[in-house]
Amino acid sequence: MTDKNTDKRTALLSATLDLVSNHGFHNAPMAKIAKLADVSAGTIYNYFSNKQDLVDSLYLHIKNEFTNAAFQGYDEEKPVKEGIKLIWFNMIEYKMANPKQANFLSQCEDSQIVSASVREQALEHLQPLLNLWERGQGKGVIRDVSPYLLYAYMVYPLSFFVAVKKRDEFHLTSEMQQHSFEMAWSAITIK
Amino acid sequence: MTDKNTDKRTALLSATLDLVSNHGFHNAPMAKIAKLADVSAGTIYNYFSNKQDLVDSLYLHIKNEFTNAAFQGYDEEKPVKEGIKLIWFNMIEYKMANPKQANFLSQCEDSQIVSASVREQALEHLQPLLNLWERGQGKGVIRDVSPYLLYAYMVYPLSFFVAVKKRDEFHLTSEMQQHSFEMAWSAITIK
Amino acid sequence: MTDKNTDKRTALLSATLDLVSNHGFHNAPMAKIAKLADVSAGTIYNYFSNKQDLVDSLYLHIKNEFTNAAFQGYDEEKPVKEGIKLIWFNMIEYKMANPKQANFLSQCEDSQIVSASVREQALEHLQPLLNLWERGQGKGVIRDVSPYLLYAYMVYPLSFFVAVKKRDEFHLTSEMQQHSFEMAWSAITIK
Amino acid sequence: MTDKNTDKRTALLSATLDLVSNHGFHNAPMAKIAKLADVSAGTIYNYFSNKQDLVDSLYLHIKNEFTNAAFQGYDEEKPVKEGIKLIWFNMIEYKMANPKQANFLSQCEDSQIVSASVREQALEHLQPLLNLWERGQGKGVIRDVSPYLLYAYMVYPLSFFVAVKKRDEFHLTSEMQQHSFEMAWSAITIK
DNA sequence: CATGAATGAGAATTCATTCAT
DNA sequence: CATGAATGAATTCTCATTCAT
Repeated sequence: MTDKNTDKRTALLSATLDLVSNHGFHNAPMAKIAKLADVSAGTIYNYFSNKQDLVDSLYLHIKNEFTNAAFQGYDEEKPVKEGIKLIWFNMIEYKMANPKQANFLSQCEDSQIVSASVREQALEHLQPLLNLWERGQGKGVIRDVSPYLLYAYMVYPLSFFVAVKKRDEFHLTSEMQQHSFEMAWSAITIK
Repeated sequence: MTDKNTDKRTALLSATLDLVSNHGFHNAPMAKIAKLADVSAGTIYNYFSNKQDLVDSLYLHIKNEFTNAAFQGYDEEKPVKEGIKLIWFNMIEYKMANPKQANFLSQCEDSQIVSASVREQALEHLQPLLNLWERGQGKGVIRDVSPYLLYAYMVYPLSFFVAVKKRDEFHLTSEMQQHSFEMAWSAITIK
Repeated sequence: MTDKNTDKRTALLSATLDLVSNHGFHNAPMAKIAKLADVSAGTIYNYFSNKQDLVDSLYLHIKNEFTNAAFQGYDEEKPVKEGIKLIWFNMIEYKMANPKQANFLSQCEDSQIVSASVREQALEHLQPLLNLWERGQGKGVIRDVSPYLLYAYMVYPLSFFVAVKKRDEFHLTSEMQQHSFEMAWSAITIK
Repeated sequence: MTDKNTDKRTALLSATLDLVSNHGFHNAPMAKIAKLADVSAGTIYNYFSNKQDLVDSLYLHIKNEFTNAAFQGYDEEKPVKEGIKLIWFNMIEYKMANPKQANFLSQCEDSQIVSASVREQALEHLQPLLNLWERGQGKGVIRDVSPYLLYAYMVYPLSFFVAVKKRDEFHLTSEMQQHSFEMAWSAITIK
């Protein structure tokens, strides 16, 4: 029974992800979500209190998944560069392997579709990276600038790759990933 | 008479910009746009054929404004670094001075609210920067990578500053702008 | 449950019929239809995909009802004159007993309010009459002319009676019906 | 100057006719009419007090044109059959030569697009035919039935030919016209 | 008279949400 | 819990008509 519940919840989140990332937040009406999840429209409200809650929940879910992936295999003992490299490649790998999720996250960053409060919550997940940067700054490796700047040059560009990839303009080969990491690393480190 | 026409058109574009950048594409119904522009709802359709056309027009208008600002004072004789620096600071200056416009552009990049065809049109405006990169690559200054990568590390991060600034989390001081440019420059150049 | 569904659908068709036949196709907005059917405006779209579909469905429904009435008691063994007489009186009886339906059909014949494809569909129902005419022609009773001509003089005039009756200018008594049939019969037969 | 006035009025009537007969009464907005007449939207209201007046005027104009054509060459001295034949062929000729007008009239007969009062006015034009029928009845040639019946079998069927012709289903050849007249004549006369 | 931008009521349609079954 | 018909407010867009120029 619990499984079934979980199944429906998951199916709804998944359907929402599909629709929003493929057709935009508008063009993702509850009726379509329900149909795609193979569930009745009314059932949604047994799992989510309203559409905002559904979207917020999806955002949190994916953000969590993403951060878990990002820190996969990472521990705080690792040398700074190795840690950064691991995290960076984890991130790009997740985004390439999960384009819908990546696209959804991008859409959420710049728009108002996710509640402000929820977006703030999600920031906390990033703490290990903040710590790592701080450690790197202590060691004189990472530039002594606001984490916002570090984020802007290490993490944020990844969204761009997803956006253009989605429009089939561009595909990031693994060689390009290497270059891209070098560029990120050059940006955030002291030469 | 021409003035009046231009006025209303401009007022409508401006109202759309206000609403979309402050409250998102949804929550920007035509009725609100009309009211904010101090115009009757039906009047919108004297200037734009439908909502998509209104949004597309706004996008093109702003993109054009942005690119004009970006290339202000630039000529192709300039040394590579000087040119890049000029363009980069032009861009950040425009975005800081015009947060609504900047925010609107960000929203458009990752979502489906602007027509694909219009977004493609807008790309052409970037040509001078592409040429400059190529020149820099020819001189062995700029990394020999896809312009997508160069864009991702030189231009794209600017959007992030706007996004967080909007949420009052962060303000990019002029010192930070200096650092930020150095980071961008490090990313795209051969050390 | 099925009853309720059918009820609402029927109520909507009936309301549409009322409004269109009494006030014309324009002056039959969806809101009025809904109100007359004692149903919410949005409910219409649970039963019909749009206004065109609603009108088309109504047309098919009535045309079907009309043709059923027309061929009531008819079988292909009947002598030609008897068959024609039966059908003709069935038709006039239906139209007199159902002036709204008759009027609606008239409105549809000459205007663009019903989809071309649907109007074509409806033609098939007339097949038995075409067969009967052919049989009559084979026997040298019915004029050897295009069925369009036969239709024009046997069936089409009935619409006129409905049109004028509706404006209270004229009522077709049963004696007149007799005369009218004789006129139709004279028109389509070889003297 | 008077010519110009007349020109614009005529152009507007003509544009209305075009649009209504080709695309139906709905799909004939004032703006389109104005554009097709090469006139400003506001100008319409210098010639007609509103849309209803425009349509009514068009109806009267065409009905008048039609009746003039119908009685072309007719005088009350003519023998009954000759008179009827002349009028009948005048009518069919007009309708075949002026399909838009014919179609417009058909649309008006069965719908509510023309004011009731105006439709009544138009009936008066038919007086000479009523007189002719009466004369024929006096002579024992024409059936002694209501003029409504005579109209239904002599005049009304012509509308049908126009309706089907418009849909390209059928074309009335001159041989068919002969047959059709014979059918009409058989219908309305005493054998 | 002519223009055509402006109006705003009203049209068709959508959609998040509710609730009886 | 699940259903899905029903709701009605909200949305986009149309259109007859007006009026300042």
